[in-house]
Amino acid sequence: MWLVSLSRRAKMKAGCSIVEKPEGGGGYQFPDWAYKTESSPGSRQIQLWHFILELLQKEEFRHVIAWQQGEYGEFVIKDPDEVARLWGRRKCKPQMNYDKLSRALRYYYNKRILHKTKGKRFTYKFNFNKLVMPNYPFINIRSSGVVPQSAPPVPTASSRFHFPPLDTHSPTSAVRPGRFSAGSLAASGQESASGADRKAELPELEDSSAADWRRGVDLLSSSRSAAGGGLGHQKRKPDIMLPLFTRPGMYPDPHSPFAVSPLPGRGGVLNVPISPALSLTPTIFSYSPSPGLSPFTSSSCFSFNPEEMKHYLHSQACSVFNYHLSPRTFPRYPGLMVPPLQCQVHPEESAQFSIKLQPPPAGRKNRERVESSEDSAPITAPTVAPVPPRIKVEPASDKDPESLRQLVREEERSHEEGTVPSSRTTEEEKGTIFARPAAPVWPSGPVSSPSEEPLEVTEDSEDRPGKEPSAPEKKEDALMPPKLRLKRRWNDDPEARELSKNGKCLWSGSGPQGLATAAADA
DNA sequence: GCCGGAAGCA
DNA sequence: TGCTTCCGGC
Repeated sequence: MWLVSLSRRAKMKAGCSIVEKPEGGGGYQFPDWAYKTESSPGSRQIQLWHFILELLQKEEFRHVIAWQQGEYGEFVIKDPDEVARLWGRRKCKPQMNYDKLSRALRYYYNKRILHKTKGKRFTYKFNFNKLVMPNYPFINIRSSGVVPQSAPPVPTASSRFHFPPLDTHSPTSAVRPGRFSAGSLAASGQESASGADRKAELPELEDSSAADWRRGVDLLSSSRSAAGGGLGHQKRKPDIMLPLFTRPGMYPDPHSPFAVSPLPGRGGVLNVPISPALSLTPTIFSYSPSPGLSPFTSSSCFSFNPEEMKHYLHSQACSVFNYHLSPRTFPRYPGLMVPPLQCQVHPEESAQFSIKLQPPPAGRKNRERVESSEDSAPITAPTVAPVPPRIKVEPASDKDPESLRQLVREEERSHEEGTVPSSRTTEEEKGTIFARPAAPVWPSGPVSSPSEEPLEVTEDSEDRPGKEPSAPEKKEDALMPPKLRLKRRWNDDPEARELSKNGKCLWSGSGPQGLATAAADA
């Protein structure tokens, strides 16, 4: 089978690998790319995060490293020395120790592959956004249900994966560089934690996935009448679809971010249980961000309709909300509204999978400022809809005038719909800006007021959106033509001016429902 | 324990 | 590029 042969290759490449990948059952908690050194273009050796996943995936190392209960993607290194030793053996570095290993792990902070769980010793957390999205842009999901807010936009148990052509003889070609490869994870890793990082943290999502989505949607809008067939301009067509992880119960660890769904999958072509949260509540959307591989351009697995897209967008919103991802991870599509879906988690689910919102990894300097407020107000996400998470706002690059237009467009849209206009926050520190978007609106069920919930304090209390904004002004704002509003803001808001001057992003959210709004003006 | 700069290596 | 090694600082 494909994954077996790949893992063999991976092992061969790993050189002095001592950690064998279980080849028959034994708790596959991760898709195979996680174990492939090939998925790290530019790096012929296994990467540490691969290795960590590898250990996490194995029962026999559970006493050494294991998923943290109740926290998706969070893991605890129970025996740091042992982990270091294993890593050292894998890398043929007998001098390896936890200090060095942890240094390597810390390099992942900037790359946003990992972040540290503060206050917990030896505890780290994978960044789904970085790990999953770039590795699954080729995913096409089709199932039914609701996207839980606690899940990143990853496939569910009832997902169908559509793979690009694989040259089984060429490991490198099996993985498309910069797409679902670790390289895309690391693509942003060159930048420092400060301004440059902001620039880089999104490209693989915004430029690759989301942009592809946009293109796909555009494509779709123009060719939908063609019934999804025969789009001539695809870059690449998914010639084959490979079944992966088709065995039920392959992801037995409920704390693995890729744990198996307790729900029966639909048994599509490819059942890929990845996110426990998602899989608990199957999704309805088709998901295939890559135009070359996507249903938009492929007749073989075309499956898309605006409704599904809405669901997808909403799920994105939920992910952004819960994973404090950059709002720009949320794709924007002209003319597509994200309806107030049930971004809601089953009570049990929310209890079981409470996601603690954490700020994106901040540089030391940032943290110094951040921590004091943050630590004092921990928060659990799924049940606290009204509390908007801190969202890192990307700097509006000069090369992206579209951002501003988008802002205007979305303001217009929200204006038209009478929703609270999106705005932005002005957390500014060496290029790091965090904005707090309005929380997604849960249409059903009572929503506790933000004041009832422990508010996660942001870096700057003064720009807490939704926190007692000047009501009259807001109303006035809403009635004002968006462009005028923009202008007014420009004139009135020195902070915003400053932001713009520094090239910071004024992100305006994406949907009228919640996630959309980055922050309300003070 | 954790952080991140710096230099070096493959 | 992705660490590894070292280290000063918190």
